[in-house]
Amino acid sequence: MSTFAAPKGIPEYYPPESARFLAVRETLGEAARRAGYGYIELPLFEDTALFARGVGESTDVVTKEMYTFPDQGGRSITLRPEGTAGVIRSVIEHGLDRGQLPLKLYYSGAFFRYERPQAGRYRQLQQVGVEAIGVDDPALDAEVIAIADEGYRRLGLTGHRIELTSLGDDSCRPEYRAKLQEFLRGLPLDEETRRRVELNPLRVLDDKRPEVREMVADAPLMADHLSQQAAEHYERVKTHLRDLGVPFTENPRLVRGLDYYTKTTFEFVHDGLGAQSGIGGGGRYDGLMADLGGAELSGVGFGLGLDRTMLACEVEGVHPGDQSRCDIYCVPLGEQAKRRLVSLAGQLRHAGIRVEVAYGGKGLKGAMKAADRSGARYALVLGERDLAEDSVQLKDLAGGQQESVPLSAVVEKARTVLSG
RNA sequence: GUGGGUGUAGCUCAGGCGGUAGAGCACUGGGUUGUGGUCCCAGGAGUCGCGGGUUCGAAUCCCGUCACUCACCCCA
Repeated sequence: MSTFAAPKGIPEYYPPESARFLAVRETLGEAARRAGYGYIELPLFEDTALFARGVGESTDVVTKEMYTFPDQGGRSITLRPEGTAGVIRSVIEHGLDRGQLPLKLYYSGAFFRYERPQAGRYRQLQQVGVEAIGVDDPALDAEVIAIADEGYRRLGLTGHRIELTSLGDDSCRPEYRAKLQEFLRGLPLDEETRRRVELNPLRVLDDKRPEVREMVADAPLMADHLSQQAAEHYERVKTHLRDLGVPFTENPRLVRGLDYYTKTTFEFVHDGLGAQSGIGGGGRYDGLMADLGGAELSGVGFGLGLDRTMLACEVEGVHPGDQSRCDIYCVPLGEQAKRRLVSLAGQLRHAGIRVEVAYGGKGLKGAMKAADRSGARYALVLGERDLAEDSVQLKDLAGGQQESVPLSAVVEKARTVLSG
């Protein structure tokens, strides 16, 4: 056992898996860029109050899952548990919403939640997220959802599905909430759940326990209590999704754990990951900008969990980003040859070719074995005999045939042979 | 915070009715003094998570502890 271990609940990606991680991040980011979203790089920690107000005082995230500590100056700092609050803070602080709207941004990076780790749930998690701010158009909700779907498809995933609902808005949610609470208070629930009835009654609908599910089976649903305006918004989101060819299922019991969501909310679900089946989620948050001291601007966005997406790729057997790491593997025999090959490797790399060299005085057999494992298509073998005639052996590792190439012509030859 | 499971070689795991440690993969070398992938041979590598107890003797039995892991809860 080693002396040090990584902090609890933090996934680490090393080769070859890390190449997949990069591909997942890049593919999802590319889907956002393709729709006009620009990258925003933000702090990993913020003023604690930003999350308390932005995410919601009553949420589990704020009440028990934040990494909060005082810095040397006595300020209360919190490692970001989610992305939207920070984006909105930056937008307000720098007046990014003064230009043309919607403002479209995407981010990528680590988030932190102090939770008990389990499969797919980590204390440090990686997300790619987008935010579209300033335009309350159902077509924009649909675009955001379609971006995620496009990203997953590009990765090669087919087993994900989209769950959709509307949480209503200020004009109908308070009334519905009261009605739901009234219903729930009449049920014989345990103490913990009763507390939740008062804090966030919506979440009780999402309880996984069979006995609770049964009790709330005929609870009133938000979907049946939407205001005219919210219902119309929701209908149009669905229409646009159909037009986009993005399949979805409606789940009127879908609940998000963060307080800021209004109207459209959605979750990307993948079965087969264990208990943590949500690989991404998001929705509209029309009141958040104003709550954080900005203009009265609407917003819609999502966060996609990269770690869980990695798990989804694993169970589906798709391996984005997998490729050989090397085109040509150089095998020197002796010091003279090594000197020549090291320099040649530099020239080849300069020409954009991926090249490795057998270092450490490996024997020929060992070096050839390393060439094989590197995935290179060709090996360059250089020994005394070749040096004497200013040439090098170029071996096709798949077919096994080998030819002698003048050293001065190797770069050009390599280019030709690799492009073929 | 509450439960269950598991800790033996770098990785995946056998062994477990007590007698000082094994396999496969990986790695290194050799069979082939200038040629890899298959095959054969050899080698390095482990305080059996840690501490205590029982015993002539503990990886094995008992107690404690730590870690990892899955699930509840919650969420990406």
